Amino acid sequence: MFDLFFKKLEDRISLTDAEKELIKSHLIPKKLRRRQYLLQEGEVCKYAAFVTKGALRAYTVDEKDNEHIVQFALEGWMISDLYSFITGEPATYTIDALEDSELILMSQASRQELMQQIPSFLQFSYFQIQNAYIALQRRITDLISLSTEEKYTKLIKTYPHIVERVPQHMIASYLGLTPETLSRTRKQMAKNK
Amino acid sequence: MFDLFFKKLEDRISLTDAEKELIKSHLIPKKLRRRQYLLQEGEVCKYAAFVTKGALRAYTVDEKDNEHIVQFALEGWMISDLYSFITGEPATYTIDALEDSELILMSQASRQELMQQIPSFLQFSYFQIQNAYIALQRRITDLISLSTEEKYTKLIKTYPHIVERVPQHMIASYLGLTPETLSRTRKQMAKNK
DNA sequence: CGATTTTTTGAATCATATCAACGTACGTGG
DNA sequence: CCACGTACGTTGATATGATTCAAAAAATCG
Repeated sequence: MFDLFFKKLEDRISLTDAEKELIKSHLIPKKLRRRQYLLQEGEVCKYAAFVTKGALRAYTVDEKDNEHIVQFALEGWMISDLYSFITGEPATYTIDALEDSELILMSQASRQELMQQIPSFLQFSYFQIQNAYIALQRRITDLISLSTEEKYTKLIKTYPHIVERVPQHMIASYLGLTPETLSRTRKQMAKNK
Repeated sequence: MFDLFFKKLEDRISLTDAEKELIKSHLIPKKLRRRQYLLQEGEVCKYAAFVTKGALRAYTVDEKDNEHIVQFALEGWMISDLYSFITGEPATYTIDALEDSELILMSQASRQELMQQIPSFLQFSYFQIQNAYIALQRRITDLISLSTEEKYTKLIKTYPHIVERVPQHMIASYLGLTPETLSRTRKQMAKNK
């Protein structure tokens, strides 16, 4: 149940049995069916989610009802509306499941307590978000500097598993393109190969 | 000299005099002239910089010699090639000064020691990068969902001080546009007002 | 003041979005 | 398990918006 979660933790830091028990007492398992919401825009994000199985996405919807995907999360990833989670303000993102999924939830209160009680948990959280930050900075670099084809090629290389499991029009959304443009770009790429 | 730095720190956490002294012993002041490099692509990023005065930018250069600005840093901001800084791999970004600037540098070794010795310093670092992460996520959302005009409008609202101090063609670069496009968009906006 | 950088403008070209239609695959309930 | 309805990907025609290249005007620096 919590195996993947503790594997990730203990990859980076070491924990005593007592610490592991304390952490466990704050974890909330949750299953989500395909298309089910974890969070809707306007709600407060009460939980950060760790994905143990399945796939989720976070996205905004604009005035023309177009969805813009900010993040995917597969097994081993975290997902939340972090701003809403830490401030208690209404969420700007909607999060839902792309497949039947299993999550581990943690509330803000729990997270704060664990960070206070267990120094290495804070350490871990710091490493986590530091890596996430680097990944976002790379994505920004790609968004402002690459051509459509390069963006797609790089995505395949960096996250092959995402491209395999997620519908193509959602990939387009994640890259800031229309589905038609991505379809045509792929056709072009196939021809030139 | 270190006033702004400690103000930022003590906004969030409280420090004993001994802790402050320890931190001070790891800080390296540095002045940078306009157009001077702090880091060049390919070098290892030895220091994270805190800006006490002036303005810097981090950017990549593509095959066509176009610069793509990933980040600006004004007073009170941090700037570095974080990936290179923590891994010791060659930097992918170049960092230089847009104005004569004053910085406080900290090495990776210093940062690690301070995070180990001073729990609240780790706390602080965590808050910092968490906020930086949220800002990047917002920027990605804007890049994939807004029109050119909306991107510019939002930038003015969010970072008015940046728009005032940075040449317009660099703003364009930051938004993923050509200078010509931003110039024309601004003209259009002025007309419609 | 002269030199350089920056912004603006114009015209031509290229890339992407949009709207509509079609074929296919898929999952969902009977 | 089949059939229906929805979701998904592709394609075409057209419109819109952005880039490119060149040049000149404006602003800034030393």
